[in-house]
Amino acid sequence: MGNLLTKKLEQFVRFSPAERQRLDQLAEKRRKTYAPGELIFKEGKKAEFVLLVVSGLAARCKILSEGRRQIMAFLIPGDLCDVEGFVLNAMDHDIVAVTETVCAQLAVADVEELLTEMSALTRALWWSTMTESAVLRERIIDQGSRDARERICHLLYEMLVRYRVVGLANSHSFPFPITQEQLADATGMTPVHVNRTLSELKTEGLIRWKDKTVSILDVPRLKEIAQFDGCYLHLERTFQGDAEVAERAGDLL
Amino acid sequence: MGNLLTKKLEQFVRFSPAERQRLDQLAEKRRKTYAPGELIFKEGKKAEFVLLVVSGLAARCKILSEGRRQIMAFLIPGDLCDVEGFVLNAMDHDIVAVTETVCAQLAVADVEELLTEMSALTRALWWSTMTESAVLRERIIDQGSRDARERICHLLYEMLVRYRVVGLANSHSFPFPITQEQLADATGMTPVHVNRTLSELKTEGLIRWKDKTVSILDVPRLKEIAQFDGCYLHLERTFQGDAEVAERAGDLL
DNA sequence: CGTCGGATTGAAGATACTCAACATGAGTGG
DNA sequence: CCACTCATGTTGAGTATCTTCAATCCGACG
Repeated sequence: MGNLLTKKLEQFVRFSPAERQRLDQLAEKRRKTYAPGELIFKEGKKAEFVLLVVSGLAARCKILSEGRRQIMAFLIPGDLCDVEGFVLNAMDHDIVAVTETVCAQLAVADVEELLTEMSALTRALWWSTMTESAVLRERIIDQGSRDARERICHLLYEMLVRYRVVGLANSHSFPFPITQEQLADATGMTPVHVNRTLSELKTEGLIRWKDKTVSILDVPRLKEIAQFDGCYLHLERTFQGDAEVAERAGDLL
Repeated sequence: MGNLLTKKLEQFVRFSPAERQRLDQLAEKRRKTYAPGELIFKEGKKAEFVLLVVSGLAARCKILSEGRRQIMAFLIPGDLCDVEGFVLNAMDHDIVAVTETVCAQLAVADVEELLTEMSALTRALWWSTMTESAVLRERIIDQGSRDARERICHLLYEMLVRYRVVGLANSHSFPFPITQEQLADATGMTPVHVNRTLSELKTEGLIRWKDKTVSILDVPRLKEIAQFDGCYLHLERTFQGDAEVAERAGDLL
């Protein structure tokens, strides 16, 4: 029988015998055992290889201020740990072993081969979906570990950055044509409580929300309240080139 | 200048002039305008083509029971709507226009070309990351729209299914060697409240948690409490073949 | 036998929810 | 042009879920 990854992937794709064999062999490589609590991957690090969980249990998690911690996903045997750390430039969260966990290290060359097989376009699309996942994880942190204030501030700050990236926001304001009810649906709160929290932020002079447009009156403070750390958006360019984009959003990160 | 998608993707990948042109042209195709509130994609549907948001604002969301609704992400110009609906067999959530939204329909042939360029392996990996995203979205729903009971039940049920898929669980129990504190970190609750909720579930005879192993004593009822709908795990096979896997987890979905 | 991580329980308090009334403002039809 | 309606936003009061803090218990392990 093949490994558990093959088993899982075959849920969806039918492999040719050759492909199947290739995939099975992928994980026949070096293995490493991690002790409970040990870091498998650290935030900020670029993954040098791809790891497959063979046995045990691991978790994607992020350490927040004041010792709070958010586990965003559990990784069980058959799961890949760090595709995003390999495709992107750095992990935006930690991966820790919950119990003793054995991982197989997929051969770098094999995975490289996979990546070079793709066109730049495919790779870019992959980057896009991975970044989207990172945004989803941030939303989990919002709703799991941040209170109403922080949650709304974080979402607003993120939207500011995202609008800046595509050139649709100036330094401190962007179009956000949603109702408070929709904001409530997005933040997992009731419309009433969104309203109260918003008017708090308004009377504090932090934001203005008029004509479907959000203006951040004190960008640094908003960032601070949101405890915003932009690396999960993966906007740092790896290559030199026009600094146009960095100009557009760089100072916000 | 190119379109906003190109602009966004160039954050990360440097395109050759040819690739850049190809990508720019991708979105020069038919456009469609959606009215506020209109469904752009419906849960359960397979996407026939890929849509790019050109202007306006859209949202990924899921309608839950009792009129509750969870918005999991906002889509702004430059974002792709439905890569997962294209790569996977069906969307696991809706995409609705928040305001009037214009989308460009990427030419099917072009995108098909992209997909056929990939090896089955690459495609399988893509499936894997997309499914992972879907799990993340479900966690957002957990923490945004479900109370402590439902949240824990949903996570447990999901773990049961996932363990079944890789053949590490029998019909109603699976290894889950985590502490209540870790469960708290994963569900966004305090350890104390996790404990109380768990003991409730235990005394009701719904679950048993002993020796790092969870046993579901009343699987259908757990599923009901969790309001579990397994399509987000994308386990339905599209092709005929050994029904081995369906056997392993199919009855749970 | 003592220690330590984890589980359990109690009591008090806070954040966020529910229900419900009321305000505002844009759009519609008389 | 005004009255009406409907969606959205605002405010108040009572309540509940969940948190915080703290004590206690339990089982594994040296």
